[in-house]
Amino acid sequence: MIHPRRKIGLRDVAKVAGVSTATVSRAMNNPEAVSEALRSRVASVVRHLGWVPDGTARALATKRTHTIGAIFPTLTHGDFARATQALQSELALGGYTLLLACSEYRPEQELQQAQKLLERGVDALILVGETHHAALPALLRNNAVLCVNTFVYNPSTHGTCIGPDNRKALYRLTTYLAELGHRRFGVVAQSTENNDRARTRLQGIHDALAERSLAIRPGHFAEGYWGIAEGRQLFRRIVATQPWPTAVICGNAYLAVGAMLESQAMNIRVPHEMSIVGYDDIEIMAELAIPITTVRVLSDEVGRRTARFLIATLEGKAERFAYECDAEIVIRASTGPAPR
Amino acid sequence: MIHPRRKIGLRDVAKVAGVSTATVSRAMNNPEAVSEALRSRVASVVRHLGWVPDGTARALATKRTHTIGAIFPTLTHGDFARATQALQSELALGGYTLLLACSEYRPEQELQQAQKLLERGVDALILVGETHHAALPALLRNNAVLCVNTFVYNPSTHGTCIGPDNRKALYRLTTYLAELGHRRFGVVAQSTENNDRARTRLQGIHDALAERSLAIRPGHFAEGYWGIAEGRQLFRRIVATQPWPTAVICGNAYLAVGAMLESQAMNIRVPHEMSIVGYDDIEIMAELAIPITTVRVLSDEVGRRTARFLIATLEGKAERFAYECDAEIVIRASTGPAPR
DNA sequence: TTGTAAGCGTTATCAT
DNA sequence: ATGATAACGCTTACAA
Repeated sequence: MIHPRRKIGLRDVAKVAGVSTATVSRAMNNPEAVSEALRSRVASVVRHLGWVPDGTARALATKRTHTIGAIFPTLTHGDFARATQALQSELALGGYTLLLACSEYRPEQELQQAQKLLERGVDALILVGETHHAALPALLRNNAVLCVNTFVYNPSTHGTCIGPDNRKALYRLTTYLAELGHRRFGVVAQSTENNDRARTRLQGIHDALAERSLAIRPGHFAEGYWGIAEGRQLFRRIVATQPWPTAVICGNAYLAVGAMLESQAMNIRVPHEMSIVGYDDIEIMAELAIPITTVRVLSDEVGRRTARFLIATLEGKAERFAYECDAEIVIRASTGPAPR
Repeated sequence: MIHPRRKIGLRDVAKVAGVSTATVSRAMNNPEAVSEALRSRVASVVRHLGWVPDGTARALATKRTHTIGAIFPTLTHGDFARATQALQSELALGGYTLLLACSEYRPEQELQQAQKLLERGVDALILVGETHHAALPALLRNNAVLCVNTFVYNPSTHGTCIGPDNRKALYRLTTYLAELGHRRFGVVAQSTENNDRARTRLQGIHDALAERSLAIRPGHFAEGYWGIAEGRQLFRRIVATQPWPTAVICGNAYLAVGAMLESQAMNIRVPHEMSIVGYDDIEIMAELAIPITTVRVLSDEVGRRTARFLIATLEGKAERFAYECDAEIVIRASTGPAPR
């Protein structure tokens, strides 16, 4: 392979192979429309010249970038990281690449990023949650772009959604605790600010409690964001109110780990004196001295399904438009019957 | 804004504004080259028509996609997730977007992904480590693409690198332990398979020990990949050999957490009977009952610096080509003087 | 300062 | 089955 003076292109291949550019293009994208003889001749020239088709030109001509944009609130939380990884692997399998953006839980930023991604010509857009900036729906409609809301399941909405049923998950988890005899519940919640998933999960808790005419006492509710240290602190605030709740529900995995570590530090006997549960399963929850009961969300599955759905749709195979992903309760040693 | 029948383009804007397409283009990309009057007229028409320039066409014309590709071994490990997040935020600030790929620690896959990204026309490529598939250097050279090796610092190499000095970091950590009187070292290493960072860190340990004529006994070395459960298991294997090492160095944060939890489960008194250290700092290490001494790598900084370097270079501002990122030893309760 | 028009490297529509 | 050739939507010499 001689060092080319000018970057070689389709025309060079065509010239060397003694065919038209159209034939080369067809030989690559629609082989069965080209005679065996030419097909192999072209192939060999392509290999010999080391030609690599220019994606931008192709994109301009086909109006397809084979690129898919995703906007996550953050990438450092385990669930989104896992989803991102699965997403990109699965997309790569279908010949698509992932354009990544981060909204930092801010709707305006999400909107702006979406605009950027659309300018880049993404074939589809992946969002998290179902409530977005007021201007987003119009933007999506005008650009006629395929879009899916992930990490939520709500078939009654208009758009496509792929994720767990957040309400149901926490409704069940709470019910499980109630059936263990718990009546006083504490909640270390994840902030519901710009987070409809957290809001929906909270709703699940309230629904389950309401069915039993129960409610969370004011002192037993604390709201934070994320992180073990924050979990510890919020947990301590909750157990400052007497009488203690006998079951504490945490809004995410890290808050739960924090609550657990703090309960240990305070010598609270879990689960005999108090049960603790979390949401989302990360490895440390299973490995702590007292493993934590939680809801296992298959984030990889969310990512994989989203990728498959998008590819299938883009390739013209019509599909469903709402997928519920599993959200199984994993019972570990941190939960038990209510004391006394 | 009336619903457009056909997607509006530059020519539509030009027509409505009563100017040439060139003027519209200039008004957008090089405002100071256009008279105030036309500039504002164009701007208003653009806004009125809601025109969004087509990125693919622009890319084809300028040979610039304003897109940067990154290939990480994985995205679920904390360090890469943090770096990715910082990377994309910082790139977004400069008007670039991140194309993400994942090599799964496989050189062939890295090569293939690189090829894909180059086809997509990325303006630059971000890799992890400095040893890649044999065919990669040629590929990069042929495409004359800007490239940086991250998470390594080795100014003697040819390419640009941005990251911590892995060897030095573990050399120091080991020295710190040796100065506490430790002589028998155990290592729960991260596999060095396709991972030059891990290899270099191991080298740092060996160098520090060699200076003191020390070596790791065969039974005191175990190699694994990642994960708390694996850390537990490898730790147990190491303490199966008598006499125990008095200090155990773990190859990453999760292996260290696993080792620590297992030592607790085995009722080994840390640090009195044994010191345990890790590499990379994640929140849980600071929050466990016995917080773990480790090396804090500022992955965010790696990401941010990489982004800044690339943007600066692409904008024509020449810069340095090797940046060392901090790798500070964070001393916590898991380390202390060697027993007896 | 502004306009004209020639690319940019493919794909896709027509003929042949 | 193949080949000419016109898009694709923008940028950018070069002219005016």
